Amino acid sequence: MRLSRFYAPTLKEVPAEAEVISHKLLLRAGMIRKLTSGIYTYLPLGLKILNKVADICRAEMNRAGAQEILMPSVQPADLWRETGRWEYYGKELLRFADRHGRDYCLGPTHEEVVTDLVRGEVRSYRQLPLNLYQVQTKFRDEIRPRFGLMRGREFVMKDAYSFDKDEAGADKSYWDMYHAYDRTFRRLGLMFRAVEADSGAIGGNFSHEFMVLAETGEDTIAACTACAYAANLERAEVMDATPSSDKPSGEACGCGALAEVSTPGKHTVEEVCAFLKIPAARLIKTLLYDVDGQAVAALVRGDREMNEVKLKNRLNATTVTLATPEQVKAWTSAEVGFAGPVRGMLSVTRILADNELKHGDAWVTGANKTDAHYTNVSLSRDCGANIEFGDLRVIAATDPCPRCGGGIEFKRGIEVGHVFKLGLKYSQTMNAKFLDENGREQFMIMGCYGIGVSRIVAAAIEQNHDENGIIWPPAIAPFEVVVMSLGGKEPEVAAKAEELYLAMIEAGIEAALDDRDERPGVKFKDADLVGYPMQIVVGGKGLANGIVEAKDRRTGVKTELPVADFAAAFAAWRKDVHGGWGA
RNA sequence: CGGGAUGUGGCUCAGUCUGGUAGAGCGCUGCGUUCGGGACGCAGAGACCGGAGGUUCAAAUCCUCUCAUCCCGACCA
Repeated sequence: MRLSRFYAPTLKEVPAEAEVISHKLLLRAGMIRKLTSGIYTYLPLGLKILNKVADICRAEMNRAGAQEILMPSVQPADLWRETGRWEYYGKELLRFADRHGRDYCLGPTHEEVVTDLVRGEVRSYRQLPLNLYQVQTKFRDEIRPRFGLMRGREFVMKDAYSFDKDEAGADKSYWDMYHAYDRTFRRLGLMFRAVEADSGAIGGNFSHEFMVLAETGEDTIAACTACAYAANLERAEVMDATPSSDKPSGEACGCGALAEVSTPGKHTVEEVCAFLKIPAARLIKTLLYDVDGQAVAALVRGDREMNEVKLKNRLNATTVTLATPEQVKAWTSAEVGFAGPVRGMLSVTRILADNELKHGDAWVTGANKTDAHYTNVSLSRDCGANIEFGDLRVIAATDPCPRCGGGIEFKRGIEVGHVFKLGLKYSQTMNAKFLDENGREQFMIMGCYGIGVSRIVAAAIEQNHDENGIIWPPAIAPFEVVVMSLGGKEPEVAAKAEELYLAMIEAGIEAALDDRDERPGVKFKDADLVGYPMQIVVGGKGLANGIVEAKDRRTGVKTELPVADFAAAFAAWRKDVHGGWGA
């Protein structure tokens, strides 16, 4: 491609709308433009990158035996009513009616459509397993779209769906996809980690997320420093044994008599601890939740964080929301901040406590009375037997790895892939059945597997950039190399640049030729900004000495290549650059 | 949905408090000079100041309504 005719309007200044680096650079490098909130046009450069990511996904899907299809983005409401998601999915599902008043939605995902497709055709176990995928534009009416391509409303996703005749087959399909994803992200040239995840709203019982590691990631993952264990924060298990060193020193045993103390106006953990001069680890935080309409109390140590996903899973609930101040008053007869498990909790049906609370005594809790707390609380003595213990808290950096007991560290990541084992959730509600070997009807066992194609474009930038611009991994760079012609008035420079460019094209290398009538500085800045992994600089001085300059965008290292034997020298250098990416 | 902010040429922003001929830089067009890290000079083009009402002799500026965008939170892949 000759840049003189290429539509890639670069920007010197950052448009005010951009907050994160990938958004800024995508805009500045002329790769995307916003049409409206959360919805973007891909310009030629942006589209090339998007397509490269998609093609790598396709190659690995095909390799794993999945077959590409393309499903509609507009879906009829009836299908969604079958699975109950027309009601359940909420406002994120963009709904509209056609001229006849029939309801439709813009597909945020395609479980219903693909299940409908398969149930109509697949009748026999002989037709299974089956894995169908597509690369498609999805629409989710996000409450708050932000960060450019990172969290748009319209986005491109690769989604695959597997159908199996039995559990063993479904497990194989799952792990086949897991490994295909592993290969995909390796090929993309990104640093990533597969983590155990909660299966969330789509449902199911087993899942992994693939996270691109980047400081700016929205998600936190807990990773073991010794073994391969990694999980997202919602999921990460906490072992049921508090290390003794974690206990407040010298305070743990010898529980005196329950006592009420006045704590006027002290309703946060911080305030109470400061007022009573105790560490937060001595306090029990009592959180009240509305769980599917029932009042539930959940207890966690004062210095810990409640993990609502764990709570929800433990209770097998569909909705878990923190109680409103009005609810708190009704249930405890006290203002927010004074709830506790020791008597007086009206209308609370269940009390759950984090495992850690088994291991201590002499706690401080709210007294269910405004401006009062209890000290010397023993859960076993003062609350009776109705407390259910379980793993309810968010893992902390001081906790041991739940697999090997090693250390846990937190990393930031961007979720770019997710594999789910769905089980029978959709096949049952949508009646997707087949006849097994014995002539008996069985429900198909499903799995679904997503990769955020457009999000990967943003994630790759978050992970690979510097102050000058983007640094594309070669596998997804819009062009592998740019040949910069710094000719000025010297026609032989332009001619040589053109010659090298054409030779590269001939050799099947994706090259761009910067033949614009611009000053050298502009070309250098744009080349760094756009992020071509390799830059070839053809200038008058160099040519006089029989060399052109080659710059590795990632390392910034410049190498001189002889014009006389350019093809061979370039090939060797190129191999070197790729090698630096671990390719 | 709650909280905060912003809408002025393609982009970044000043001007709004205190009403009185719409500004700057970048970008764009032409000419000339320049040519290895976003050059310089000269001459230009380009804005019904987000929209609708209102107050006023007079509104980018004050008032009311409305729309859009961005940030924080809840939600989510």
